Amino acid sequence: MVRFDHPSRSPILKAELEHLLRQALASLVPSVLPDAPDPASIAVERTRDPAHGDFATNVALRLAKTAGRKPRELAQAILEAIPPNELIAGAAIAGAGFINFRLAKHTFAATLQRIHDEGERFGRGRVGAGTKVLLEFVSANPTGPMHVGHGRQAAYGATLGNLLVAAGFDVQREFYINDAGRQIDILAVSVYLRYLEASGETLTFPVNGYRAAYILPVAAALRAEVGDSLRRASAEMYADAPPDAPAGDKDKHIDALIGNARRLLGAAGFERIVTFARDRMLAEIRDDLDGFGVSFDRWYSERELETSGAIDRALNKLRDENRVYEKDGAEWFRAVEFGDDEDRVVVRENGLKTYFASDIAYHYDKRQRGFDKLIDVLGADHHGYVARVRGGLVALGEPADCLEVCLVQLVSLFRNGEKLSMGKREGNFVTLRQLRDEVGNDACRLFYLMRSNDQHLDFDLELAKSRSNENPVYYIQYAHARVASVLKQLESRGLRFDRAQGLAHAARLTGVHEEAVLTALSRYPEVVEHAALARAPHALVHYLRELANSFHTYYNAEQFIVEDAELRNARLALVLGVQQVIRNGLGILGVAAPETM
RNA sequence: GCGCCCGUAGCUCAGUUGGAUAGAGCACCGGCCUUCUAAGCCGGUUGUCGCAGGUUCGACUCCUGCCGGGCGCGCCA
Repeated sequence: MVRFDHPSRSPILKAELEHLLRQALASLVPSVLPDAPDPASIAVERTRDPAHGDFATNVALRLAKTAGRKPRELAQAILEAIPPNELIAGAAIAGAGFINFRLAKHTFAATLQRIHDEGERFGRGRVGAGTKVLLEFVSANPTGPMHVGHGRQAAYGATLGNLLVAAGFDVQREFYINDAGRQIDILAVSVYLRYLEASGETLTFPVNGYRAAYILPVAAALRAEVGDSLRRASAEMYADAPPDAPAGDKDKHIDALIGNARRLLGAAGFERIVTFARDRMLAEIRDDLDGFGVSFDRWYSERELETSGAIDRALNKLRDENRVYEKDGAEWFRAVEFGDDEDRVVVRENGLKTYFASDIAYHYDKRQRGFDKLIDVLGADHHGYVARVRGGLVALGEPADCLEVCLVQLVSLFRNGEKLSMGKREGNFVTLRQLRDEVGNDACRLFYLMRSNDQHLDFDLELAKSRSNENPVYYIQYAHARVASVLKQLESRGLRFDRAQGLAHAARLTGVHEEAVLTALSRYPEVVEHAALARAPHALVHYLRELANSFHTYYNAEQFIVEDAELRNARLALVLGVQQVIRNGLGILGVAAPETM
């Protein structure tokens, strides 16, 4: 039996075959091939049709022209040049010039052995090579609860993080707290006005304030903490404030209110409300994420970025290198020179820095902290922002490709075939919390992850919470639970699983269903690697469904608990392998793997 | 107007640097429980891959132009 525990051996069969193929091609230079082919062009792929074997490659087709030979002829030469190995049991030239490979049976047994040896570590790879990745996701504004769109970003980001770790990257997950700038002041003044109302003042709430109900408990909590000590007459709050929209300018109105609050309470007093409100909102966000199984290594405050001087350092560097200029009293970054559509303001006419200045500084800071790769998960509505941040990084001397942005498309909720309208302004949007309460964490995460992130998501509430066979969530979980059930049955018959015997007789697993299951299991490390590199968690969901499918088919076709102990233990080793891989995969997705359904 | 995403079976969607006969779930029809959980399995039906050109041995995939849907284009964040 071949054991894949030698350091040079990859757990990924695909990589093993590609290694052999590269050796073969290298040996054909220069007799057949003029020069060494681009390694990236040398690949084997799983066949779609089992009749074509386990893996296939199209290198002969790709290289035929440079070799000046017919594809099938070149394929023959490549075939003959493949070094002796214990992996390939058969190879054939097919079609226009494909080379099909059939794996030796013992590779299946070796895969099974690995699963049992490695357990929850099975599937981990090394392509990441310890590359330091800073994965930023969600970063929801602390001005309100998270909505279903944030939920998708949370599920996507958390799973992508798990995939990257599994693929050998060194990942830090970070949540950027947008707690500076005008919006946080609007939050504070909104809370303060509700506080005044709760204290007995009567006032007209500004149209531009946060009017939604979630502000009320924050105001009540503030009052519980400070009593009437912050109460001021509403007439003073509204003194000299221009009329509110539609008659006046809603921006000027609320800015005047913020100014008045600051004057009446003192800068420190207003700061206290800002901090109080922010912390309350953040606590709720953190609580939501915890409940959803999403955690971060660090919560990075925009305010800290300012107070630490990081923003000024970045701006000064841009100034030193003549990347900014003055116009109309503001300071502009030459974004056009770095691929953006237009130049962008970094310091406003009023002397305040824009959020964009913070973002440049923040991303620059990530690089300064030693991260090779910066991955941002953003809502698709932020796509316009990518070019300018990348431009900022390049202007600061960082490579353009150090920043990678994964855009997550919008989510639409459907109930009884009707789309739910969600207006964020009216505060009637559906929160992540409400969604989780209604459909449960598992369905929530799986539904979020089933579709490609760049596909708009239609989330069917009725389907997600139906406890029926229409619901795809249960299909995978059911396979896991069924294995547990088999073991219980085994026990109740007074038998016990003999792992060593099962693995020793894995060669007896030669039925079509058994080979289908083994093939599916052996694909797992490849799927994890692909999903991580393609930033495509949905690929793992689809794989788990296929694995579950091969298991359910096997389950219906064969009895596992049979008289023949060797065969019984081999089959049990196989289905336990399925259970382990499903558990590992669901773990990456953040979905529970129940023992019973 | 400009930029990004999407357009594949009745519906919701996969389709791995371009590859072999374009797949899955749901829905629909017909079978399978005295045997480890029927939330399962087996079989059947379903396509101008939005349209038109181009590149190539080969295009759902790449390029160009249209059509349709979504999102974004502030000294807001």
